[in-house]
Amino acid sequence: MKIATWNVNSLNVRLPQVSAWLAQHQPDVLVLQELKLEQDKFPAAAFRLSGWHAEWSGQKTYNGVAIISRAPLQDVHLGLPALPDDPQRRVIAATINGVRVINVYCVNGEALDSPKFDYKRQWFAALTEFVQAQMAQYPQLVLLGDFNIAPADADVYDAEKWRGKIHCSDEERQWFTALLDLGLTDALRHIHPQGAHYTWWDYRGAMFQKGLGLRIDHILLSAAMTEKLQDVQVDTDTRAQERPSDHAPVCAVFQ
Amino acid sequence: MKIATWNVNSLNVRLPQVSAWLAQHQPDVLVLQELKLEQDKFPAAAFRLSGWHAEWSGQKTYNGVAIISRAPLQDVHLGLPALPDDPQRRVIAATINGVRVINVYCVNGEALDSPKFDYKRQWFAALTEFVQAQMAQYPQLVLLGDFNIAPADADVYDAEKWRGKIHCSDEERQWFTALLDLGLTDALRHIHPQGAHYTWWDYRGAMFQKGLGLRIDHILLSAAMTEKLQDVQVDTDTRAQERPSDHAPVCAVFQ
DNA sequence: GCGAGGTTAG
DNA sequence: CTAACCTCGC
Repeated sequence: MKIATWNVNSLNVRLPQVSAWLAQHQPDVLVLQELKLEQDKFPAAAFRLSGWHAEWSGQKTYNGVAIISRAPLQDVHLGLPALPDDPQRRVIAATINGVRVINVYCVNGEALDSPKFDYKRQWFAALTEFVQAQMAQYPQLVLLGDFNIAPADADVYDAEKWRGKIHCSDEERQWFTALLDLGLTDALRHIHPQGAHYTWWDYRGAMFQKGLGLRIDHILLSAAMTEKLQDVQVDTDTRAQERPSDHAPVCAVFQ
Repeated sequence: MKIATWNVNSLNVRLPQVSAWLAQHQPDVLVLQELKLEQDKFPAAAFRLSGWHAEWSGQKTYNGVAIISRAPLQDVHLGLPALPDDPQRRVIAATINGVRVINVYCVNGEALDSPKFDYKRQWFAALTEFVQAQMAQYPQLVLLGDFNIAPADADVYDAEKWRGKIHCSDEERQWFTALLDLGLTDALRHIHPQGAHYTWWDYRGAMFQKGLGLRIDHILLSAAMTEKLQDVQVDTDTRAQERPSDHAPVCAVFQ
């Protein structure tokens, strides 16, 4: 079994690359963030014609998440129960072949002194509450997506420069730890305890070409899934293509 | 001798097509309108490297005119003497192998009741004055470019619909006639007294595919040049290409 | 930088 | 419809 996450930064722009990626890598599940398109603008036919099932939660301009799957999706759930009135489309969950897949596009937060950071705090509390409940219900669980948190200094190209900054603050790292404390395992660090495995590189300043990124896209696994984990890789080839997303896909392989 | 005019609607976007057109058609002179780039953003090196001389008058976003020539350009002149403070870059003249070439991007005018139409009136008066003076000085003279006037009903795909409208009003046609009255000849009509020879097709509504255009780009000749005129053609192939300008090149051939 | 949206201009 | 600006978000 193969499951991947990719912040595509506009599915309108990236659909050709997503289609090519699916054809080449043949995952069982691919989850997408930042669709940036309305619910009824999702290219459902393009996926269906290639034999993929899809569920999505669309929003104009911002956010938007989708799960693409070779097998049908069951018990689809949108949003966070603790934030019932949140208009931002950031969470979609579904069960695929008995595995609970929770796809998240976590709040960016802009800066620690921004009102958006308060929203990020509330949002992560609501996410943790939701994931805790889901874990009680689904032993086989994968929580993955763009977390907008670099969990450790090893996940940052210049830890000194980023210390205390958005994505890297102690408070955000505590939110990430709180998720792990539910009984989740950071799949990439489980396979690769050391080394830089960045998943996002700022478009500005040719950061990708310079190798300067952050690891903010993650795949977190329940114990039952961690037992079966065989490999995790960041697909930097895709980030190197023409007109790329600023994020690379991250792909986990299971027995 | 071959001389052509082309409103490129952004030289930034159209440079590959302009380079290809020069290589394929090998004119002696090509004049361009609507460069839409600043003076120091003109791709001078691209032309120089292919053996072309160029002079230009650039402006950010709007207007902008250039003369590209196989032979050197002499006595370059910018603007209209009667409008010394006009910031709009619409006129460039130069002498090439003894022929005075005056390239104009005439005012559009928007609508007869627009303040821009008053500017168009003043501008054509200033142009006529300038051309009259130039004709006294240069027997071999070519005045060409985007005139934003369809001189006759035969130059309009639906004369009834356009009657009295911008490009087609009696007053604008009188301005065009006033230029001819200086002793100039409409080269295309000299060679093709009848028939539709449109040079512009609105991007909207697939007007090119429907064959619905206007003839608003012209090549006007002094008597000495008219004597030598052999052919005039509108290059509709270029308008049919991918990502075209809304105007087609017009090309005159001389003995 | 690269998306998105909107406005102005043709 | 195309292309130029601007603002916004990341």
